[in-house]
Amino acid sequence: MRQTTIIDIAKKLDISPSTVSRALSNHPDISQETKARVRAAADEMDYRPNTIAQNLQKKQSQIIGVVVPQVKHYFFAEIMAGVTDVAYQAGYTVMICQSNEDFEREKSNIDVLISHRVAGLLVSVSSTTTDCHHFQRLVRRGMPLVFFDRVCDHVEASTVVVDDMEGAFRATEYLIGKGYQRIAHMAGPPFLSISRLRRTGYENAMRQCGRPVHPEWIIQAGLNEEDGTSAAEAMLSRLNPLPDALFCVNDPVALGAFVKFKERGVRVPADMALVGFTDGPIASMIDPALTTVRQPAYLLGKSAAELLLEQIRHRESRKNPVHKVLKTELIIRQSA
Amino acid sequence: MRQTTIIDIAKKLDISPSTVSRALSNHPDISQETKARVRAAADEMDYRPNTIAQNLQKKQSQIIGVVVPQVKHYFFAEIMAGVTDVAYQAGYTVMICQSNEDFEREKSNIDVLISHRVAGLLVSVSSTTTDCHHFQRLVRRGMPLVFFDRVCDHVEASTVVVDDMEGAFRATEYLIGKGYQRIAHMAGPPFLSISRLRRTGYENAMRQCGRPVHPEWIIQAGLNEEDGTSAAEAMLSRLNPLPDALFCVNDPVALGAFVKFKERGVRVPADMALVGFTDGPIASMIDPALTTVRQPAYLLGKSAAELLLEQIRHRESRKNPVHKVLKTELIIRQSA
DNA sequence: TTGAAAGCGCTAACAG
DNA sequence: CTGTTAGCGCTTTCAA
Repeated sequence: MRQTTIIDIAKKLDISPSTVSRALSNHPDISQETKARVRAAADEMDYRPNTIAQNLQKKQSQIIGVVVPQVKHYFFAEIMAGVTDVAYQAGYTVMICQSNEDFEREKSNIDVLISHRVAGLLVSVSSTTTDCHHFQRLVRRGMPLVFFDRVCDHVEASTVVVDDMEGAFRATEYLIGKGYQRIAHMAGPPFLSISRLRRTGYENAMRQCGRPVHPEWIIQAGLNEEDGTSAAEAMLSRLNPLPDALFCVNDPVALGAFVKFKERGVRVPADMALVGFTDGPIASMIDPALTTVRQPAYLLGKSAAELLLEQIRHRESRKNPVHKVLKTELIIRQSA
Repeated sequence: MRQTTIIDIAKKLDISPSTVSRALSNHPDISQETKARVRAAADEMDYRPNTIAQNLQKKQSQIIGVVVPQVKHYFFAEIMAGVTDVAYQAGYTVMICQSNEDFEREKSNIDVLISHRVAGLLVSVSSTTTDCHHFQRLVRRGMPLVFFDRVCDHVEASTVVVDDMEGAFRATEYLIGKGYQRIAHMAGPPFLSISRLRRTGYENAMRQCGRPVHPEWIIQAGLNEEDGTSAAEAMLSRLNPLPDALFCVNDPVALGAFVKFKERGVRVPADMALVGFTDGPIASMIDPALTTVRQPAYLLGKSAAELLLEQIRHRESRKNPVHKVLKTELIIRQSA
C-alpha cells in the first residue's frame, strides 16, 4: 500500500519537507498560514506519519514488548487489558508474543522484540525457564524491563507481583481455623516463583499453627485444569485417609480437581474443602462457588505498564528496581 | 539501550558494511571464510538486526495489526492465541490494540497501526461501529485486511466467521424439538453482524416450525454478563406468562441470566431451559451445565491469520475476498 | 568476492 | 519564518 509521505505534501505545496515536518509537529517557528495549508493538504492526501522512519531517526520506538506464557488464560488476558489501556493512554502500542510455556520460544520472542527496538519489555516467564542469563544481559545493557507475576530471581529488574505467600498463608490459615484436619496442597511447576511462594505460604501457615507438613499432602500438579484433574485422580487413589481440605496453586487446578471430585462422588465441601487462587470468572459460577484468593489482574497489568513507562522515560529509574507487591483478598464462598 | 549495528561489525573486521549485510543474510557471493568471521563477530557483539531500519528500507514491516473489542474476553483471547501462533510460525509479530467497544478508539487504533506500516490488519469491529468508510478506504488503497467474527458489510475484504445463523437455527430448532412452547431470545447489540445473524437464525427456526415470533420474546441485551442479568431481570418482571426456554446471543449473557434465575428461584431447566453461544470454559462448569453452540475460537484466529498472510504475500488475492465460514456445533448439556 | 553510494521517510542542527 | 544538509541502520544496484 503506497502511503503519502511528507515529501509528497512538500511537492504539492512547493515548500520543503522540513517545513512540512515542522508544521505537522506544530513547531512554533512555522507561520499559522503554512501550518493550515500543510494540515489541509495532509488531510486531503490522507497522510499518516511513517512511525518506522520516525523511530529509526529517534533510535527508539514507542512500542512496548510483552511476553506471556499463554494469552488465552484469563489471568493473562486480563493483565493484557490493563497493559493495553495504559499503553494506549501514553501513546504506546503493544507488541505481544506468547511463549507457550516454552523456554526457547521465550528467548526467540525476546529477540524479535529487541530487533523491533521496543522501548521496553514486560515479561512473565514460562514455567520451563530456569536460566535467566539473557535477562541479566538485557538489564545490564540498559533495556527497561519489568517482570510481572512470574519473576526471575537474581535479575536486577523491577517486578510487580501479588503477595503470593501471604495469600497462600491466609487461605491455609482460614482452612485451619475452620477446623479442617488434613489440609493438602496442589503445587505448581517447581521452578516458578509463584509455585514456590504459594507452597511456602501453605507450609508456613501449617507450621505456625502447629500442624505437621506431610510431604505426601503436597501434590505436584501443573497450572492447568487437566493438571488438577490428574493430580486429583492420583490423590484419590494414593492417599488414605484422604485429606479433608485442598488448597490449590490456582483456580484452573482447583477446577480440574473439582470436576474429578464430582465425578467420583467426593462432596465439596462436606468431604473435601476446596480453595483456589486467582478468582477467575468461573470461581463464582460453579456450585458450590469456589473460595479463592483474588488477584487484581487488571491492576497488575496496569502497574507493570506504568512502572515500565517510568523506566523508559527516566534513565535513572532503571538503576533502582522497584518491587511492587499487590494485595490479594481471600474471597470466601461455599467450597470451603 | 545502545545496540550493535552492522557498521560496528564492519569496523571491527575492517570490511564494508555491505559485506557484513550480505554475509549475515547468507548471500552466495560472500566467501565462507568472511561469513564465518562476520557471524562470529556478530555473535560476540550480541548483534540484533534493526528491524526498523530493515522495514524502512523494504517499505513494509513484518507486523500484523490486530484490533479487538476486548482482549480479556475468553473468545477473543483464544482467537489471539491462534493468531499469535500462526504469526510466529510465519516470522511475523503481532501488534494488538483493543477498541474497548468504542468506535473512536477503534479508528485511532487503526491509525496507529497504519502509521507503524503493518503488513496487514485483522479486525473485529466494535459494537458501536456503524460507519465503515474508513475500512473501505483502506481496502481501496490496497491494505490487506481480514475481518473476523464481527464483520463490516459493504467492505470488499475477506472475512472469517462462524455460521452464526445456522448455529442459532439449530439451537432454536433443538429447543422446539424438545417441546418447549414459549422460546425467547436475548439479542445482542443491533448493529453487530453476529447479533443480527443469530437473531435471524432464531426467527427462521421459529417460523419454519410454525411458531409465531412474538416481538416481546426478543429481549434486547448486550454481550456481557451484566447485560444478561439485567435483561433477565426485565424479562422476569415484564413477561407473563414467562417463556419456558431462552436462547441467548452468547455465553456471558446466558450466564448472567443464569445467575438471576438462580437468585429468583427460577429453576434451570425445569422452569426455564437455557442455551448459550460460544462454549467458553464456564459453560461446562456450571450446574446444570450449559447447553451451547460451540465456536472454534482458536481455529477462527488461525484461519484469519492465514488468510491475511495469503493476502500479504500475494497481491492478486487482495482483489478476490474470501469468505470463510466455520462450522459450529451444538453442545447438549443439562441446561436444555 | 568485495566496496561505494544511494535511498527508504523523517527530524534536527545549521544557515539564511 | 523557511530551506539545506546530514544521518538514523540497512539493503541493493553498480563498479571494481
